[in-house]
Amino acid sequence: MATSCQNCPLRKKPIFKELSSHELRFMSEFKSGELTVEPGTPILMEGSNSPQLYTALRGMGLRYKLLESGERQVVNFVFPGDFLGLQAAVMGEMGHSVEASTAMTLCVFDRNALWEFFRSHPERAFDVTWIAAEEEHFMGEALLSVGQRNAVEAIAWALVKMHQRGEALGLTRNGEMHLPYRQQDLADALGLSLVHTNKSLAKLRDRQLATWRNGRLALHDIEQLRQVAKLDEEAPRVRPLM
Amino acid sequence: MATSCQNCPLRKKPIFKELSSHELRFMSEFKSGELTVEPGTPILMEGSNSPQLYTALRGMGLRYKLLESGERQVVNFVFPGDFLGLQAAVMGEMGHSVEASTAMTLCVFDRNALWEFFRSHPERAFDVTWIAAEEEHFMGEALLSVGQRNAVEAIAWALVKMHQRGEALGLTRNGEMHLPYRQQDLADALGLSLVHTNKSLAKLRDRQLATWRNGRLALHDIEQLRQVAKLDEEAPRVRPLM
DNA sequence: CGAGTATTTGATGCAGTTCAACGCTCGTGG
DNA sequence: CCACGAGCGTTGAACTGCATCAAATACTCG
Repeated sequence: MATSCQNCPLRKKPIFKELSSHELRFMSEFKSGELTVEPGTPILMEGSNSPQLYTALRGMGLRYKLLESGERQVVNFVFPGDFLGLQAAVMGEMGHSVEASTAMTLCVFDRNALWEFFRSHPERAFDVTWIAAEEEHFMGEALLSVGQRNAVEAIAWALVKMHQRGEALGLTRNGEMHLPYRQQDLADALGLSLVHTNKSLAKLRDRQLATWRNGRLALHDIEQLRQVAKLDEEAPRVRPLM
Repeated sequence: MATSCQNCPLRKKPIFKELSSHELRFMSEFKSGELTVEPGTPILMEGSNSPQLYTALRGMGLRYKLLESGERQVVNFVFPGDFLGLQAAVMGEMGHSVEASTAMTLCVFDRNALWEFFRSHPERAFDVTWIAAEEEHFMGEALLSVGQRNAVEAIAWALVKMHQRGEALGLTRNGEMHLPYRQQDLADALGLSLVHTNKSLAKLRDRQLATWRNGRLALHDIEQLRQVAKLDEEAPRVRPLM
């Protein structure tokens, strides 16, 4: 049974900006349903022009690009609250594909909701822009990691980042969280080989900094991990939820 | 003498979307002046919250991020028509720095122009979002290059991309264009060492594919370069000019 | 239990880094 | 007018982080 935006379980999390009841009603109007998908299901395809926009309500996924020769670059991990399909809605074409890693529930909007935002709800339109800018910001960080950090540093960076995101969503319990990806996914995100990723993870384990096993990530010393990753503390930004 | 938006030399180039005369007047209203800077001048700083937005009118520059340890990741190259400062205006903080590589002329807007767009000019607000989405799209491509292509492939990719951009702006003459960057800039964009970048450029020269010398780039066989870069042809998108 | 998928470990090789030196060009000052 | 130094490009040689190859060990699920 589809939840209304009123009862959206994500809405209440402090990481998300509050919506006025007017905005809430407006969003409900454009919500055209919910979609539940199996692990491994493709949700959006690079180059396609989906008529739908999604907000991830539950579950996790991947954004990635493929080279004709088969190499895969994971460009981001999808967490609850993420907005999917923006590029297609704005530019007419997705720059990457999206697929589910776990079972996911997606909130579905029709694309012309976007036009409606710009025409009659400038605050919501601004939020969309905020999301695009944030995504760009993140990609810059990722580029910095892949280009300038070595394997251990990059992995430390990625683990801290994902843990941070989990924390902001209340997905952690005593520094531990569910992380339903394969090592291959992380390798493809950081431009590393699977083998080297595995060995570098082992180093972090040996140094008692982080353990990621059986789909659970535990960070034992975030401060030191941050140092290894050359990452400085930053408060998570309050973000809009679409 | 500052040119008015009416006479903006960029406006007429076919790569840029046409503006209605009403939009044109509106933009002029918000243009607060022009800024001319020397090569090497910092324009925006990562982490800062500039009250100004810029459109590059003339000259070229770099967007980059620094690691505390000194490594630099160039996240994009700035060409005429690029919009600078969007992240600060939307999120309150730049994700990267911007600096001039050549002498540049920038068109200056006050930041609250942006708010005005969203409040009263939804088409312009949409254009801003388009730009953010395009920037995100490009960063995904760059991430793919740095993560999955080897040195020669990545360099071929970058050269073709930059040539494409030059072409769209009418900066090329028989396949040649001015490319005022140092090899170090390209190296930092692709996560490569200077030495290896130099040697890989030499390979492309030896294979008669591309020559980049004395600030001039010449592509001798774009089709083959594209193949080397695993890059498929795509028509340049018509983009908004702010 | 067996097949398929993911993780782990070891061994070998190479793409790319690092170190070092040299050349070219241009601007500056004596 | 030449000497000098700074910045950038080029080249060679040695080293290493990471890729690749190969195979064994877990884990999952019908």
